Amino acid sequence: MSATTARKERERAAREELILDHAQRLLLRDGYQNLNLDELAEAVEYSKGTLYLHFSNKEDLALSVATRALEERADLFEQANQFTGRTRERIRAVGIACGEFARQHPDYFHVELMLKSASFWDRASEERQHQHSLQASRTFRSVNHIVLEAFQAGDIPNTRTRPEEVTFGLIAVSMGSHIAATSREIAVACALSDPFAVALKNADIFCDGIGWKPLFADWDYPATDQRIRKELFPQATWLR
Amino acid sequence: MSATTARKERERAAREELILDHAQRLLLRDGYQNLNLDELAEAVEYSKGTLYLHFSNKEDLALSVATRALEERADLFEQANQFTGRTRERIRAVGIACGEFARQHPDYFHVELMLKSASFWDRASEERQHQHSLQASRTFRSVNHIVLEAFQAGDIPNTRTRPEEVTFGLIAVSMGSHIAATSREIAVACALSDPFAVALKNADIFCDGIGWKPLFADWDYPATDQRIRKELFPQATWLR
DNA sequence: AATAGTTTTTGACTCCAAGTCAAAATTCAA
DNA sequence: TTGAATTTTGACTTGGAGTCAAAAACTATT
Repeated sequence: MSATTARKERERAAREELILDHAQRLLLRDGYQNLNLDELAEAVEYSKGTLYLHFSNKEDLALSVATRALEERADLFEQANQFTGRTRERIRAVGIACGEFARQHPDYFHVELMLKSASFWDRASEERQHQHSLQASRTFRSVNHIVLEAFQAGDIPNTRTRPEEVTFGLIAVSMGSHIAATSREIAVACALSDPFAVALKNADIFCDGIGWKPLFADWDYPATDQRIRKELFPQATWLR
Repeated sequence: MSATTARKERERAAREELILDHAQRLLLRDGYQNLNLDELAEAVEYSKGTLYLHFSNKEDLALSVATRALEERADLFEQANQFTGRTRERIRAVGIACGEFARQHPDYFHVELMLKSASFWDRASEERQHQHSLQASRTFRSVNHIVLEAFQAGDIPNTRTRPEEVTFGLIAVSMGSHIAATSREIAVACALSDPFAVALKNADIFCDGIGWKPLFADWDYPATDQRIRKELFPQATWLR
């Protein structure tokens, strides 16, 4: 009885994953507007009605896809938080984790932005909204945690800027860089080579700007990068 | 004959403005998804068919609304370019212009991002795409122009970072700050007071980071701000 | 001022996709 | 095996984007 219930729950969860996998694929291919639930039902080999047993509407489904990606992102950030070294090396690890994530989810930031618009967000179920906020705060905490330590360690001079403002700045720089880098005109106009490298560089400049020690010029950060990639993303080495 | 044609052309242009005015209002109220063309037709007191004599589809219409806002933004940027002073004071004028614009168009950046997604952009007419790119490059040039001067004047040390990268960084910081600041969770988590001030502050930090002289600590920028607001935005003084 | 030709405007219509729900299929319990 | 409970289905409803034949308005000519 209880065993049966448990099995059913597992099967339901598996089916939900299946739906999300295909939804993610189709979203990536066609964008939210052109995501067709009849086609999705076809792809997962369940009826449309079944999709609606999992998700209250199309927005709810898209939010779930985004939340799943965000969870992965939060995992990467927390993993990066394990990295040892100076506080600025550690925030760099998070930056690189962010880049790795962006590489694997090319248009995550665009989706993230779309679902922030009220007309979208409000239609999703309370439960999914909650789940998303939960994962969002995990990524926020990962960054904020390191920033707070940096203040305590005296690596960031305690003047003018509160820790939360630094965290906000880092998020904004990173977000803005990834979005702007994937925008047609801007990337061309600026003749950017590697859009992921550019986000890291901007974060560096920002850190230098608040005087986060050791400054870029005073430390061998390329060596740090090597170490980060080796320790945190050994599987991704072939990418570089 | 030719006079008649001219009059008709004027009337057509006026009607297009009317449509765009109402479309902007409804877009702001309901978001793109919930913008209803039957309702828009009702509001402008023309039939739906007439709307389609102006715009090839809904995306084309939304892009036009965005382009009109972007044009305003480009105007503000070029106006800001008239400001005299050190190069870093001048880029600050652009930053403040950007903030003024964001104040008047609270969710412009969100719209801008939405229409960058391929599935949206590709449906709009070539002509409107072209118009939008034109206005976009005007804002880009305004920023880039000052950055280039700063390099020439020796205000930015000529090391590590190319001018286009600086321009890109400024755009990214500004964009990212405005977007992140208007996002529910982040703004709350960071306990931001004024989302517009925060964008300026981040740009400041970025400028300090590349060593754009005079550094924030070495100059009375609040005084510069006063001068910018007085000279460029005298009408907006009541806001502060 | 009447008429014929031209241009502009219309709104009823088509079509597509989101979301629903009564019925069919499947599973479960005795 | 059977009847009840649960799960799944896909035909249906609905709403809004986009179309186009016909109506209305305008123009030129006699």
